[in-house]
Amino acid sequence: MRLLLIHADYLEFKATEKTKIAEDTNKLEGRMEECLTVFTAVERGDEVNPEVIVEKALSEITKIAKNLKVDNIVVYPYAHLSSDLASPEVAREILVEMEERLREMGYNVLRAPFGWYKSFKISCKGHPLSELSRRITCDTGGKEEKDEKKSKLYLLDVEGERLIELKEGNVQEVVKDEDLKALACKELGIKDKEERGEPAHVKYIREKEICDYEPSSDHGHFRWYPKGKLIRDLLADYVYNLVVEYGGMPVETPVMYNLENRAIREHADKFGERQYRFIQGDRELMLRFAACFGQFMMKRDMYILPRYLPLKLYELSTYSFRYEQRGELVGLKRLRAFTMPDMHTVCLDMEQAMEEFEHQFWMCLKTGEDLNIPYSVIFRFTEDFFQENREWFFKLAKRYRERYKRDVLIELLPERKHYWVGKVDMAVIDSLGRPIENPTVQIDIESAKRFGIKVHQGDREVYPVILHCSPTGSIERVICALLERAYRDLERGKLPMLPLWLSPVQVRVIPVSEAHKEYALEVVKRLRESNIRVDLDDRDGSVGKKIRNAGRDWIPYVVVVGDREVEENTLTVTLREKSTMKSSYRERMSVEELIKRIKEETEGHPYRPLTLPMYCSLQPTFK
RNA sequence: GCCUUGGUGGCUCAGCCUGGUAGAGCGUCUGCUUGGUAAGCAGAAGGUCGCGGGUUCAAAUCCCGCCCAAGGCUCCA
Repeated sequence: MRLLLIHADYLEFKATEKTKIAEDTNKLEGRMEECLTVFTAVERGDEVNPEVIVEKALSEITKIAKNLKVDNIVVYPYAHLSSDLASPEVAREILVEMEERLREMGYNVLRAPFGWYKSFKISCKGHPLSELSRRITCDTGGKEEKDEKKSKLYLLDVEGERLIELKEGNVQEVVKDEDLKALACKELGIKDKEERGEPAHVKYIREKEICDYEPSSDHGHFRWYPKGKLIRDLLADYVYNLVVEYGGMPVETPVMYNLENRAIREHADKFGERQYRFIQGDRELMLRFAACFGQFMMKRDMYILPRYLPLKLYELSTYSFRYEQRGELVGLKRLRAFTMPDMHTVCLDMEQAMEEFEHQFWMCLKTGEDLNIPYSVIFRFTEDFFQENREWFFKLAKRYRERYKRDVLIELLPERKHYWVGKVDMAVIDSLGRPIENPTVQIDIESAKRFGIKVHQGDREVYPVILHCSPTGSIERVICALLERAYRDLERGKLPMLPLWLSPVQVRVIPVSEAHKEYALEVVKRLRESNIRVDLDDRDGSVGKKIRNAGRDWIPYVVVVGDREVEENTLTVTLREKSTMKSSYRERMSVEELIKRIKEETEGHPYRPLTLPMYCSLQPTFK
């Protein structure tokens, strides 16, 4: 519900003409002096719980009325405040209810008729509180009763092929793995009493000039600086290469969809309030919250044969939009616009789907290794699916344990409430011990039918099973995880840094004095020609200060060149990886050796050139 | 969205309780210094104290509303 409240000297209206939805009434004109006029639009979302809406609206209105010291209230239906209206019946009921309740509370109430064209005059008082707007939603802060059956959480005892149910009482002793324990506590809703500060990455994204909030956009939309843009693009390249090698076919689909399409409307409605919707011309549109829509529509139009399967389409959804609640937005962890690698795989049947699920499970885990961000794993299955495929699952879990030496959690849902019957989520634990949910694979048994995706098997048409997979989770969350892990390193006495292949500047060359600049420039050129991101600190200042600055920028290799190096034609290289806060680790080596070293270390990872001027003196400050 | 905390030069923060000429460090600029592994020296510039209203002779400071961020709640299909 949206309210526009105006403290007026007077309001008067006169109904002029009926609309199709006009209510029967003889109160066709009215006037009230010294009143609070409440222009009201009842919205679609309000139908979920009209009682709560009325309650909350009345509490707002009376609070304001008390503040303004008015006893006269006009309830005025005003559809134009919203583009997402409730049905006329519900809207009228709510307005009548508001009128009656206000009257019971002792206010003088005038209600303008619903569904009529009306002329009106209003005289707004114009003081600071004379014009206010409010938005009311059904959200009661989680107090409403959910009569859904609760799911149960287990730790998988691989040896005994046994599930150990986890409860608030036993989780501390049963789960040995600290990261997994953090995930289990989150799942069980156990809160630790400790006061938590701001997550480390929120500070880092600005300090390292990666990205920042864009105040001129909506909340949770970011601007990306050259260093951050580079990291994003490299991560995008990384997933692209990974997925294409795996057999995914890259596509690109629109970011917005027309809600007149039945399948899209159904899929979108399931997502509830958390989406961007708007009206443009005569169409109701929505912004995608994942790449499902475009890929499903593409698949619907394909003539799919069994031999194409499993058929994988991949897209980097730049962007996915989710209208998260205001207070839920946190740095790069929760956004309203984010970039998600999204792959959908058409599988002939459940057997093929499970086989693919396994492959994609391993692929997701590999990204954790490549990025050096270890994942904690939780499977989620419906009870039925789990019982039918118990053996398969235990085999998979056993192999995971052999490889990663870690346990897994499993959640069993008494009945299917989403489009999937099984999924796996992988989370990185941040510097404060909170999970960042990243990669996922889901087995979808609902969407093929809804979107009309068919496989032509002989003379039969069958609805396939579809897997959803994001091999890394959103790019923003990957960056979040990398920064959070960097902070954890710092807490454990290591210097924080990004993996070499993702470091915006890989090498910084520092000449000791003006006289060594030429030699330094030569070194920079050699490195550049070898596709290494290198810059030259040609600013004024001591060597000590430049070293410090390079450290602040988390530069993995810092090269100092002075008389000694020029004479011997070598470099003195400080390796961040092996240095600590107290002592820096240095090695003498030739340019060739440095190049070889970096090439070996970045092998198999994407490369993009430096996104900043080569001279530090020319690099602008963004923050 | 709700509750809590915060918003002061580009950055980090003090001042606010108890109203009376807006401070420090870093960064920037200028000059000196030409250097060897985490801040060389000196000087200068730089602020609508988040925004709007109110109280007051006087507001960064007190009051109200709003905006923005973080923490918590809820949520993450």
